[in-house]
Amino acid sequence: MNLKPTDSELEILNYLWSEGPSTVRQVHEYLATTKEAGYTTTLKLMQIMHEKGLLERSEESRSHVYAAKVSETETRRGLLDRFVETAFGGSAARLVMQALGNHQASAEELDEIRNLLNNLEKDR
Amino acid sequence: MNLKPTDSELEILNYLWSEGPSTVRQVHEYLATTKEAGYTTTLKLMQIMHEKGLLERSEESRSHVYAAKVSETETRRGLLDRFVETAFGGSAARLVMQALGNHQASAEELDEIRNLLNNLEKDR
DNA sequence: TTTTATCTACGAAATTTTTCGTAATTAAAT
DNA sequence: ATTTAATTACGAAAAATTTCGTAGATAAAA
Repeated sequence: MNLKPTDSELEILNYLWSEGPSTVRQVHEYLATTKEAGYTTTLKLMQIMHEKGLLERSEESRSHVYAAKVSETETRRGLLDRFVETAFGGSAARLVMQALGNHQASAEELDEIRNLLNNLEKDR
Repeated sequence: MNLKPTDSELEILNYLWSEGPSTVRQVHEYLATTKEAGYTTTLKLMQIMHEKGLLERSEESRSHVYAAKVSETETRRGLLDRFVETAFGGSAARLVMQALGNHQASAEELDEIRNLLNNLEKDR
């Protein structure tokens, strides 16, 4: 499937991935903490996402309940591939290094990454 | 400076970063290998980027020569920050791991990354 | 010199994404 | 029972991005 959600769509997906199936109201409340936008804007976005197959919904109750229909990791992989390509000229290593340089990561996370590195070298 | 080049703009920046100051013609020839678009489209894009301050240009010769005015690393940092935020919910570690999992990296690159990890833990 | 090709500037069309207003419906509150 | 509030559907406006056509200028070729 050709997945490339827009930025707005991604905000919604992030919420649904972490909070599970939710109503437009819930999503909107959350988005409202960050940005200014009317309720119908969020509604419309989610309806479009539903048409596109990004979300599924239950119409049991009057307030429809939406859930992400695309997987978190699949979607992120697609986004990452594109991003590595367009923003880092295809070099994942460059991206990784800049990411580690810019951002804070906990000791545990660093350990995890180190393990991953070891496995990658082993499988070579 | 508030840098968030669009995807098309990024393609052009990538070229200029790697090839140095170039004419619209050169950039266009390159882009044409990838996608369909008329010459004036590329021209217009670069003119807009010039207005925005993303590019500078010399008008010495009839064919203007454009160069990136924003730095590669600065721009990439900005893009990466935003990307970590929107696509990976703020977790750089998650991004790093997925990037390493998805993409091929050479042994040398893996070593570089390992060194970086060591330094990060030392400075903690 | 005349013609042909190339380039810039510019406006505007086309496309994509985001935003909102309105009407109709349903549920809840009074 | 009536009113008030919340919800969906829908169209369309607004904004941002991308694309292109045309006119005018300059250089190169014939």
